[in-house]
Amino acid sequence: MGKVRHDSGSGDEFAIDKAFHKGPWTSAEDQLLIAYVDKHGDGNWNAVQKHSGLSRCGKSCRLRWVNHLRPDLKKGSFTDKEEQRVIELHASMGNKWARMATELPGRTDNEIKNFWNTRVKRLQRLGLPIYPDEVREQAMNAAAQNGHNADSLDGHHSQESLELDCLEIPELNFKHLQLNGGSSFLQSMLSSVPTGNQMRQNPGLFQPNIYNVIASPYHQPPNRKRFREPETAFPYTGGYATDEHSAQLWNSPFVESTPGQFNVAPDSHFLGNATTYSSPSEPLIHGAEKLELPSFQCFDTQEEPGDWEAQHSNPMQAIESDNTLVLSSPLTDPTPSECPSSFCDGLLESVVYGSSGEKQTTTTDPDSPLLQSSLLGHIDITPATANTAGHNSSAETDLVHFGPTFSNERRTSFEGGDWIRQLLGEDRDYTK
DNA sequence: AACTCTAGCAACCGCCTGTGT
DNA sequence: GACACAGGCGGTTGCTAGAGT
Repeated sequence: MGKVRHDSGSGDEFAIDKAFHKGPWTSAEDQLLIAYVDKHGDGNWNAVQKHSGLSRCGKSCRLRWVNHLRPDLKKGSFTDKEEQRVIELHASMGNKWARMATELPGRTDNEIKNFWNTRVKRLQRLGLPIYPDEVREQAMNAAAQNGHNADSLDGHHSQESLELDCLEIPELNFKHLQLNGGSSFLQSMLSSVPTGNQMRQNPGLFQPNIYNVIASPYHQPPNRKRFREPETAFPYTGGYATDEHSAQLWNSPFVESTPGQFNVAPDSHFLGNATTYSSPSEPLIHGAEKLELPSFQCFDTQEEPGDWEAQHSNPMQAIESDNTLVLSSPLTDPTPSECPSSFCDGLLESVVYGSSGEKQTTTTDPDSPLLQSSLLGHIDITPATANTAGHNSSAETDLVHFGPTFSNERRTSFEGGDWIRQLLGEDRDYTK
């Protein structure tokens, strides 16, 4: 408070003749704004200053109203259901906070964004696992049955035809894809993730040492160009590689170093879920009570922190990192009955389904990190960073990367279409 | 008790799109 | 079509409270 800047109040240009307050809002300012909106309605935010006497720029007023003063806002922590919904939505649409907010009544984009970022940070630190071994095994089996050769996904093909300038993004046509229960996939995914209590009670179950692929909203390439809604750019290639085709990626020799040793570094990126999700057999805790994660910062991961790199040396590592998928460890041992979803069955298609216009529980589009990772199979494996458990602060990010690397610039023609078709094992036209 | 670290949150910034002229 | 403006969006920053040492 008390900060003052010069702001024209229109757009993002700043003028020198008008000074607006910045910083936290006072209750008096809130009352002025509320009174203004009561009288004039929301919108025309730049007129607020004129009519209300507020020394705030229009954008600031709008933000304050939208994020805090709107009467329909929910206050308090996210409920379990909301958290789950956020994860679902993020899996399907990426960092489209505003869109996600439309799916979560009473929650603002800013709130969701903060929630997500905080959660991801926390999970990164914890290195929590997501997918059970069964999933990986099934994926590998499926890959073997399909006879797909990892060569098609490794260096030559993908690197040459897809990386290209590594600066552009394919436009894909998913109209033929069918969804196979993306939401239920997430449900099962979540069900496989331990609750905080589970982890407390059975830390050994959750040692981060497997092959689960986790989305990361971070590690976006620098200088990434932001695109708006119609863009089907790949904001990042994080996501869940979940179906049998994308799972082939997991089977890549580049990914699989020493089985069981793909430990997740404490700072690795993933969409972990040591949060509040319970298995379907466990009742969710509803209400605003927020289950806090236990502090696992001293978690015994059966691995000396400083040994991460040594244990994960991989000739294919240290290639590139603009997005991150993390291989992590088994959690629980879900039986098929506990995993009724399409978790291992046509998941990619289920992810993509939404783009066909038949909206499911989860809005899905080609932006989906889920889809992106499925298609691109871009896996980074990151060691701990400096501030975590004594890891070498100078350690570069190690990663395993297969498949194409894209930046955020849109590519008008995608030479990787064949690659994707091969990946999907079909002759569908995913390019445009 | 003092200090440090971290999570959570509010707010800002810059870029973008849509609309009107 | 060019321009200006209003508003929206996503990323980032900075502050604060609480936990940990």
